[in-house]
Order: sequence, then C-alpha cells, then structure tokens
Amino acid sequence: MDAVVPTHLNARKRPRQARAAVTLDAIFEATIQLLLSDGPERLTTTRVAERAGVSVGTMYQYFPHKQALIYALNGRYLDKVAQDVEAVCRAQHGAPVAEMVDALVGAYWKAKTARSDVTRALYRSAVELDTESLIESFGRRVDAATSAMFESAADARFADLAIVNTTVLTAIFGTVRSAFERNLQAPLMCGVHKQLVVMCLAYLEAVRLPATADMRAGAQT
Amino acid sequence: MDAVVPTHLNARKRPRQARAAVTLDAIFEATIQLLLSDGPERLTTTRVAERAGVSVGTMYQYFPHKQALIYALNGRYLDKVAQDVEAVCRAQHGAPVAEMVDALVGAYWKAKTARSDVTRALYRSAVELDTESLIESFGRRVDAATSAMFESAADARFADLAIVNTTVLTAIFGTVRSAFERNLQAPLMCGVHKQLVVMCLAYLEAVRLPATADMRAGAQT
DNA sequence: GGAGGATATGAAGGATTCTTCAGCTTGAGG
DNA sequence: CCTCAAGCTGAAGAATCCTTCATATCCTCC
Repeated sequence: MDAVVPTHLNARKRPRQARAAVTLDAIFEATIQLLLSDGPERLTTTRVAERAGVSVGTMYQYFPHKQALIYALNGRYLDKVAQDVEAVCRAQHGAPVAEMVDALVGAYWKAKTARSDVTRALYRSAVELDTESLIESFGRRVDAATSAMFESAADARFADLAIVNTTVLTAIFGTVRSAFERNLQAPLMCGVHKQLVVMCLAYLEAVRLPATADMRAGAQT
Repeated sequence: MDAVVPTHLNARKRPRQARAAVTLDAIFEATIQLLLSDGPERLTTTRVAERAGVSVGTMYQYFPHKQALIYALNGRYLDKVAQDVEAVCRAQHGAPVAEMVDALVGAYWKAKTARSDVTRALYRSAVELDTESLIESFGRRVDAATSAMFESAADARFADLAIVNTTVLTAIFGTVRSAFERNLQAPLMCGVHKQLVVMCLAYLEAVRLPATADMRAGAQT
C-alpha cells in the first residue's frame, strides 16, 4: 500500500522502543473497537485515547491528525488482505481455473470474515476520508496478481483477460461487501459464498476461448 | 421504504404550500451537492442551509436534526430505485430468464448511473447513521419482487430459489457498488456491465433444474 | 381586506471536538 | 549512576457545530 500516499496523511514518527509499539497497537485496537461500538460519527480523539489507556497527546505523536489514524488503519488492513490474495495467486499459478476461483474466493472471503467486526468497522470508517488512493492501490495490486494467475491457467485462455479479470474481481469484492452490508445470517452468508464460486466459475466457463491444441495436450505454460 | 422507521428520524412536518415544497427540494439538492463536493464529514446544517439559499431554522422545521435529513434523503432515493426494479419485475413476469436478467441488471445499473453523482454521494453518506433499517427494507422489497419474477420464468425452475435469488441480487448490488467505488473509467465500466449480465446468466444456467415436460411444452405458469 | 396558520429568519446558547505545548517520566547506553 | 532522547501527560485554546426560539413575512381562504 505504499503508493501515492497523500503527504498530509503521513505518520508522524515510528515507534523505536518496545512500549511505543505496544501503545501504537493499543491505539489501533481502540480505534477499531470504537468504530464498532459507536460508529465513525462518534469516533473522537479523546475517546480513542481514553479507550487505549493513553493520553490524547500520545496519539498526536504518531499521527498528525485523526484522519491519518484512520488512513493508517485502513492501509494496514488492506495491505494484509492484498498479501493474502497475492499468496493465493502465487500458490495457484498454473492450476486449473476451477481451483483458482475456489482458492481466490475462499481467501478473500476468509480475509474478510476472519474478523468480520473489523471488516465492518473499516467499511464504515473508509467513507470518512479520501480512501480512494488506498482502494485504487489495493485494486491495482490485486488486479496484477489475479491477472497473472489466470493467464497461467492450465485449462483455459481468455480473449480479453483485462475485462474478464476486472469483472471477476469486481463481482467478488462487491458481493462480499454487499453480503456484509445486508447483514445476512450465517447460513445465507455461507450459501452465498458457495454460490459465488459457482457463479464465477460459470462465468469463466462461458467466456473462455475454445480449447487449443497445446492445452488439450496438457501443456503447463 | 415505509418500514420500521426509527421514530426519532421522522420528518417534522410535510410541506403544505408550494413554496415549502420548493424549499424542501432545495434542501435535498443542496445536501447532495455538498455531500459530493465536500464529503459527509463536512456536511453541516449551516452549509446546507446556505447552499440551499434558506436559513438554518428552515431546515429544522422539516427535520428534527441532521440525521433525519440524511435518512430522508436515502429513503427517497432507495424508494425510487426499488420502484424501478419492481416495475421491471412486473414487466418481465413470465419471460425467459435471459430477458429477465438483462432487464434487471439494466434497470439497476441505469438507476445507479442515471445520476452517478447522487449515487456516489449517498453511498458515502449512508454510513453515517443507522441506514441498516433502510437497506434491509430495500433488500426485502427487491427480494420479493425478483423472487416472484424468477419463479414465473418461462424456461427455468430452480431448486432453492431463495439462495439463488439472494446470490444474484447480492452480486448485482455489490458489483455495481464496487464498480463505482473503484471509479472505473467509462469503457471498463460499460464492459463490466455487459459482463455482469453474462455472469448472472451463466450462473442461473448452471443452477437451474433440468427442463420439465410442461416447460418443454411451453406452458407459462 | 384581514385573520390565522404556514414559513422563514438568524443571532446566540450550549456542547463537542481537534490539536498544541510545556513539563514530567521512563528506558537505554556509556 | 548519569545523561539524554524517547515517550507520555492533560489542561486549555481555538474552532466548529447543532439546535432553539422569539420575531417577521407570506399565503390562503373566508
């Protein structure tokens, strides 16, 4: 997530001692908790500090202002999700499309549901500020990873991979988000997850090019 | 959207004279514009009033507080979208699945892109408050409409329509939202739209039950 | 034309919030 | 043990913001 970070959102300084790192974590955790319990509207610097068990001034030693805090929180999170996705893409390089999709959706879903509270809190916080740069950066990163993966598929080729890839990603991101937003109950949630895999697969099957000779021969590149 | 409206969000009074209606529209419009230009963070009652060319007190004659204003704005909008979708569902009653999907996605996409600025503004504002009741209500309404539509399909039946329907809707809602959020350029945007139809169709094709005798005979109910 | 309700005004009160800074505490290295 | 940088504190200033209400203006209908 180290791309085009609006300068005014830079962190103020990095922790050098152990206790500072602890403090920083406490601040992040407090932010998440407050975001969850009271919503972004009531997220104030004072409350964050209080919840984190530190003083307001302490927070201002690490962040120039409130927005920078939220920005950093989102960056941290998106970075982790992106890493997970990238790992999956590497692992599935050269695999059949079916496995790719299953793994991709699974990874993204897992990353989002692992701490669904955090996910929800961040979905809410993100609106407060210019997260576009973060999202865009995240999008590009994942785009590249999945693109490379699909390109290496053992059993399929696509005419216009760019649009196909974007579509699949947009659908996955969106469906997950939408599912969260509609607050679907566990069983429905789980059902939608499985159906999402089916849907992506059906789509890719529909738009793939007819098999070529080398693919039928089982070539891996 | 007339379901479980949190009482504290009720409008204060309805306009009875023509000029009052004009004022109200101006307030709504001003809210949208400010949401767009400055984001929800900087949406203040004073600014809304100023932009609308009225006094702050005027707004407080129609809304008990700021939240009620945003709530009403969202309600208004979702209601319109729901109406559009319901109309399409009625029109496509008994049609082939392919046409249904095309019409459904088209209608939703159109409703969202007709004034994409407004859509974006509301996507941003909605997080500020308890819009869950609105979204849930909207979801149920659309769910019912599309469910009834798909059930009447001339050329397909589904084993578990509930989950299939939810999946399709979640995917459509989400994909549209995601496309907006990622701020895709026009061509990509258009591409995703078309691909979304392909995707939904491919999915429905994959999960439909094998054709029955009466369907092959062309029965419509 | 005039009475009374519907609308509109906008200064001011009350409540928060963000951010700073001068001074204090803690920890690490010599 | 001592020194100095790193880390922490929290009262207070400055800036908004939300909301009210007493007052003024506009419509409508008799």
